[in-house]
Amino acid sequence: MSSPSPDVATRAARGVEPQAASGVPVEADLGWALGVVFRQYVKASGAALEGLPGGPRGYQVLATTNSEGPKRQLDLAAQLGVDRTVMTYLLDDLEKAGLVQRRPDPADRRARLIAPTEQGIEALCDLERKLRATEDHMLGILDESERASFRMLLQRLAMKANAIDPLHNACVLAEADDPADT
Amino acid sequence: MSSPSPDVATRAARGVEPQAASGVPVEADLGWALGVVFRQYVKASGAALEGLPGGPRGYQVLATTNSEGPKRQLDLAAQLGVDRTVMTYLLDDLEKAGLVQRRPDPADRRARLIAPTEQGIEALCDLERKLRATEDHMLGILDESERASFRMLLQRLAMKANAIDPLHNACVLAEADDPADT
DNA sequence: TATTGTTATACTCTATAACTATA
DNA sequence: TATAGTTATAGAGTATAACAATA
Repeated sequence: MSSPSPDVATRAARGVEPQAASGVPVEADLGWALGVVFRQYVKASGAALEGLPGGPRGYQVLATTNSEGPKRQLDLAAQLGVDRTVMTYLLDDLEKAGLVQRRPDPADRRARLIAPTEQGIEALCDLERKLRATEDHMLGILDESERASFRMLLQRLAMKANAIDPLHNACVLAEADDPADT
Repeated sequence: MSSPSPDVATRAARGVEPQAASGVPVEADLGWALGVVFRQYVKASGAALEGLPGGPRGYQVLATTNSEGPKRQLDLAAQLGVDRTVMTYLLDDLEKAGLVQRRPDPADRRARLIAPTEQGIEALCDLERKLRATEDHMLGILDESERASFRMLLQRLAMKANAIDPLHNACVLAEADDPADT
């Protein structure tokens, strides 16, 4: 990467005029908060997803292919934010566990369509219940309307971020969140 | 990990009564949204933090020790959610760059107090400005009040998660699956 | 004996590159 | 030539274990 200006450490080492920091507490840093909450979720969901190949990723493959229909591996990888090579390993494990199947794409013999098996769908129901409990516990300090707000705002940010990517992800928009929750 | 019941894949492979999935779209999954947004932030902040040893972690060390005063490595590691061995390497790099200093703790000769140098404070000011711009860009699709709401809600969740126990909150949250959970 | 911090090692996750089979 | 998927390999990041100094 060509940097037009010296990097932070270099400039700092020169001892440029020191000035008082604004003293923003780390708690106000979006990156810190995102990291803390994200790590908490990964750890917490790890218990709910114990035994599922791929953990959170495995769940997302099941949930996506179940709700949106069979998908090609490349599309699935893009939507879930993983490399296509990682997707191969992930699907290998899920297939071995009998949770998904690779079917030939009638429209393109190079591609494989990924779909959950009957067992995969059955497992998904169980996982969704556990995950919802985990999520609710994590959001426990927020009241009902705050939870809904947080979910909605986060979801909007995520969908926007996902749409920015040079991918095909245009189908997801009419999202009903979860008014039927509880 | 002792699992009292067969894992997901094992149970699914047995072919237990298949039933219709609830069809929750992956966009409604908190884990998916958190992952997407977190990855986006890491990627975006990478540009703002270019040249800073440790990237986001390096910034958090500077921000924390600047706003909360000198801290011992172990406390810093716990607060930032990294292993103490990782903290050693991170501080090595930050110290070499002249951004922080290790001072002996007068109260405990085993411990070191981490404090930003003058250069570190100066660099922090610059970083805070850049990061704030990055954050605002990422939250771009939200209006002012929505941004404030999201920041507040996320911050409350993060502070709660961090308060439980920065190192062992996974164990606490693992019990969220119990029916006794609220 | 327990704890702080360091070091060396090993492991996990992810990305890069080369390969095949199709298009 | 370009693309979907696979495989092998390398790299970054992280955790585990052993160690020295101190409590």
